[in-house]
Amino acid sequence: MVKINGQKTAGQNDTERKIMEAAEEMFLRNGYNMTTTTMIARKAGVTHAMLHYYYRTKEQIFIKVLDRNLDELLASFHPVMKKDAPFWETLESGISTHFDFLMKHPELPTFILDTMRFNPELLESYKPRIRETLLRITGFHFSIIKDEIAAGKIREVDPEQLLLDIITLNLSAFIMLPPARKVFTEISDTRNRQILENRKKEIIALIKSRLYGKL
Amino acid sequence: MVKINGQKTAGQNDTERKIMEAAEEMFLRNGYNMTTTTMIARKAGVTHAMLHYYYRTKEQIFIKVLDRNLDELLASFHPVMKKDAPFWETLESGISTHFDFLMKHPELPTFILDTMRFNPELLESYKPRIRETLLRITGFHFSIIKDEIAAGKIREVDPEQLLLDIITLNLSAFIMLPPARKVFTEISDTRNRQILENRKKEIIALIKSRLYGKL
DNA sequence: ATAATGTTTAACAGCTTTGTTAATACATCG
DNA sequence: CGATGTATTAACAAAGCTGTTAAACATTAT
Repeated sequence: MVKINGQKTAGQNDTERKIMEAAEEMFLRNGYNMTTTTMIARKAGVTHAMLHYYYRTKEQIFIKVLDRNLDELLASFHPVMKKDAPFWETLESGISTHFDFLMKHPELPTFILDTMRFNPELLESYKPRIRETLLRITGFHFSIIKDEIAAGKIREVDPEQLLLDIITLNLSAFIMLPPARKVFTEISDTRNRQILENRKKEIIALIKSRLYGKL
Repeated sequence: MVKINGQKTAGQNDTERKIMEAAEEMFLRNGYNMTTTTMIARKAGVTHAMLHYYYRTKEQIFIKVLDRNLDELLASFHPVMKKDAPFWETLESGISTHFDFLMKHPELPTFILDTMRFNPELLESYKPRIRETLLRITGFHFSIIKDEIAAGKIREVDPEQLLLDIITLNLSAFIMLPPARKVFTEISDTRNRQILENRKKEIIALIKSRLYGKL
């Protein structure tokens, strides 16, 4: 299938690439079960036999899509905080970076949530890697937060709850708001961007007062 | 089938009721598309022809399930705040009540989200009622919050953002955490309750410091 | 040119889905 | 009892799904 200089471009040929792109788009938007191989093929402009020719089964092409997104998936948990620079500045920029990342991959949270919910077996082989990443990150942040509490610099919060606050608030903007808007208010692209920016500011303000607000 | 005195039981007979119960359980857990009429019938212990006999189509039985849950659905937006009693006390109890309500109907948020996402047309007829409720509630809360800000009692927050904070935080605990636990950590029922209680406390603390914390 | 290899199509197989229907069992009531 | 309307079953039909296959077509190498 891979032709080097005759006709086809290096790597994948056109059909294979179009199928993968269509599959990625559909799976990300609708999840594994709600996407049919026929739909993917139609969107790619080929017969569905081609999908099976290149990727064998629906599950295998899904796994390939998962692979393509796994690094980003893990990155999505990642950069809530960085180094041992000033605590709040790095935390704030961490939340912001995380939110910005989600703005660039707005469908990723729902995609992962769907897969966890309906097809956890497809994540089985990734579990160790995900778990390991997660533990490393939480461990890292927990210790920094505890240090900061011990030094009396921030309020006494449960580090686990704080991370949950940040992550769920950020993800909510991408998991819950789009369907809600689908029912309640249709909205333009720029307006959407604006709303998300406001949301980001609010989330940061929320976390800041949780840590530094004196009651 | 089951007659009590040679008469049918008042209202629904046993089969009809069992089908409805099975349908409600399945639709709430898996949504419209991921539930098949055959699965419902099997769970109810009848042939799937009975489902069509009593409810005609899958869509019609789904609508009936939606009806049965609509009041609760609307209630789920409802009691974030009550009257003109002391502001924070009522807000706190409102958040708490809302959270407790969700604990009693933990599948409702995901159910509605699913329906908004994949079958918004099935919500079409409920839109006016939902919109009206929503507007009434937001209008009510906005004015109270604005009054409180004007009186200098709480920090200057965007009321819309504040309600989004509360609602998304509460819903997150039921939409995002269960699938996450499915993948990362299986957990007992009492432990789950404990986690949710902690989460509730954290959410309340978060909102409180947002409103009253001095930076 | 021709053989070998790779790509694409159309048709089909087997399964599952929603929904219908004809036949049958059943209860109730006159 | 027998007539009548209801409840139930099994079988079926049409459509869509995933996946396979044989044959046609294209490309490359010999």
